[in-house]
Amino acid sequence: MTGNDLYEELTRHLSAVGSVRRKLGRILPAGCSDASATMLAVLGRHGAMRIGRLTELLGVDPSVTSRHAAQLTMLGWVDRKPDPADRRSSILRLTSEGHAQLAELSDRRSRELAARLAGWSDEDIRRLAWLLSRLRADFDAQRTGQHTFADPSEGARRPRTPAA
Amino acid sequence: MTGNDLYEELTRHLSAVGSVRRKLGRILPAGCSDASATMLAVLGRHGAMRIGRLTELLGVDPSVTSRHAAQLTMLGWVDRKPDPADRRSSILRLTSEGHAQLAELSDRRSRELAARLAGWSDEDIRRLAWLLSRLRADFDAQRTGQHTFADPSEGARRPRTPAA
DNA sequence: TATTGTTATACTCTATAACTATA
DNA sequence: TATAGTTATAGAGTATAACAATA
Repeated sequence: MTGNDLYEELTRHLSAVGSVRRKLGRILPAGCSDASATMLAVLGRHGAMRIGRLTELLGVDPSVTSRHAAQLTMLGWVDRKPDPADRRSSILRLTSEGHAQLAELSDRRSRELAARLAGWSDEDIRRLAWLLSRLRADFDAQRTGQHTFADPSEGARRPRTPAA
Repeated sequence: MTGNDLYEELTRHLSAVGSVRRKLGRILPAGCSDASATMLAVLGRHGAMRIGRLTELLGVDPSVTSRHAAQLTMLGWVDRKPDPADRRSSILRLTSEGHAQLAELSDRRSRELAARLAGWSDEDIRRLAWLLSRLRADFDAQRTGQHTFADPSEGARRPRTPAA
């Protein structure tokens, strides 16, 4: 059962991330929930998109995305226009107010993180971000079955920059 | 504003950890909540302790620890005996049923993680666990004020093995 | 018939505030 | 008076299921 302790330790530290996230959440501007902040960040990073794409990127149920998107729209931070390619859907895009809110968020977070991570090198931060993105990518990948070994026809399929 | 993008990326990936944790939570045995699993793991790793210590380790409000500890006690997985040093408090300890439950949890998680992290080296896993523990430690540290620079009297106070 | 998204509902986790018992 | 822990309550975030509109 080699690696059991390794997994146990990783799981414990992953659980503890919640504490960090809650502390980061306390610096949010009034009226901006944690979920709103996350959604603004994704739209800011990846640009306009449909609910379905946002759902994938957030890793939640579509019903959750739908509710939060409605919230952001009501706040005037996100604009929806019909998707010409599929009338069941619409395109979400940050408004100028949304961009402003995101900028305010980023400023606050930068100040907080600069203080908290004073002892971290840029390389440390990049490494952590990279490992987390890889973790997320490996959990998003469909389990292809119960076989233990990878398909031999796929030599180096490990993504080098997952979800950049 | 150097490092802003670095921070933005880190924050986004930290948010995405929730998705990973929820997927790991789906393999829990019936009757064992995610919070229960976390508490069992901490008690298994650090041994018997009081509510206060558990509260620190979990990084939540004492009221939360109290409620979940009551739950685990009711399930028979944790035993409470009076703290001889302070009658306001009591000592929490895993019962044999608690140990068994924790073992079952660890087995399930090991299988899941072994499948998900097939492409990871032990070193990758250790590095991620280490960076997360350091992140947590730096967020737990009391902000000593608004000064930007560390107290010169403290040479190398960066913990080398935070919350091991 | 399948897919995209929405709504109603319920559940988990957490924080705040008020409280009890002991230090 | 201060501290350890408990309980009541409220709020945020998410999932499930049923549904509407369109592909």
